Amino acid sequence: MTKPSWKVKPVAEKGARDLRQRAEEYLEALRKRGCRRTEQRRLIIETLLESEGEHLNARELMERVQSKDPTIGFATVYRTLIVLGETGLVHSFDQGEGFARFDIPDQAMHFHILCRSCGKMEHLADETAKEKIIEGWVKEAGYEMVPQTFQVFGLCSDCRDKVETAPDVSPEVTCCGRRRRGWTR
Amino acid sequence: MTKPSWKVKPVAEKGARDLRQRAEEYLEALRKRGCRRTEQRRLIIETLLESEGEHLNARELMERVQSKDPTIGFATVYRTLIVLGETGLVHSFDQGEGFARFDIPDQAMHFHILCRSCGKMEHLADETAKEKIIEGWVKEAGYEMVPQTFQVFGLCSDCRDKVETAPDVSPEVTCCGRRRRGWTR
DNA sequence: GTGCGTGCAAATAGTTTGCAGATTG
DNA sequence: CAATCTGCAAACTATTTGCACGCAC
Repeated sequence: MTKPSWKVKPVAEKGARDLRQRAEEYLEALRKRGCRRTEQRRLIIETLLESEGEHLNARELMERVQSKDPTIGFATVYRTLIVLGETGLVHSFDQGEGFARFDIPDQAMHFHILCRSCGKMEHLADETAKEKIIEGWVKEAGYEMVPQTFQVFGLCSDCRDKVETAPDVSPEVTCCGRRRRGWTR
Repeated sequence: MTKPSWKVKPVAEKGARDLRQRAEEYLEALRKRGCRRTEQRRLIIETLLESEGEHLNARELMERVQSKDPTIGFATVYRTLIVLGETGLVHSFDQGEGFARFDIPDQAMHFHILCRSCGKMEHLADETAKEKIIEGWVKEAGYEMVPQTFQVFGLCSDCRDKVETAPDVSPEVTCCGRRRRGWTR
């Protein structure tokens, strides 16, 4: 909500070294799981870190990675996402689009609310407080919390109004101009 | 948790009329959205009602539907699920399997906790109380609550132990014998 | 009768996999 | 040197769509 526009790319020059540094930490975590340290993985991790909060999908991620090294292919990106996911370094989720988006959580988990009608997505307020509550539920069930992005569906105010006045909107019509696949997962 | 075994099919004879009755209500809701009342849709809705709580996927649903009318095809099942979803009568979600499962929520919202390592799924306790909390968050964000299944990921006690003793489990090995796609959504 | 709904089969799209060669430890 | 990774292309699978016909309204 405080984000001025989507697709901001805050590649602060001063952050470039940090980036390399942080990528190293991720590579180190992978190495502990028996993975090798490759240039491709480093590039993919750096790109994920650069685009933190943008929730890229596999194709978008690959395009950015390819802008740095055009030889990197789909398979490598997917395979890297899989090991990162298994190590808990990347979380993936489906915003009801029918494909996965990826998040490299810095420290806090994210809380998304999505409009079931138009697909618009926002973050809930006080994500940390809410995370604590959810963590309680997880422990209560005897599970250990893992990094993730929570998603809740609702009807945004725009769509609610439209439903009230016209309950039989054509399935193609969305209130916010975004497309939607057959159903919202 | 009180469910004795999965794949129970409580088609109580006394419930048969209820079923027809309830299916009618769903058809009526669809009609209000401008959809026509067809025999196929009635069959699909009845089958969904019968399998409440089983979280069938599209193929499983289709197989049950086809056991009543073998001429019904995939496309019809999918298309019916889409209109039901748009009308809020069916909720779909991905348990990290890479495909959708469907739920016809009676009244209460469901809360699933899934083990990120083995894919095991359980319901959280006190779903009604938790629903209230989530509903508060949804309203706080200016959205209207819609029926849904809320999913949280964690590590079950079995998998946690295994991770502690062997952090580098082969990706193929799972603690509960269930397969898992590349990553957990 | 008009137009939505259906069944079929073919098309899409996201993701996974087999393989031969390159790279890492 | 052996094992893991990579890039490519082909395979897979879930889901969607075009089309001709049938049925609901």
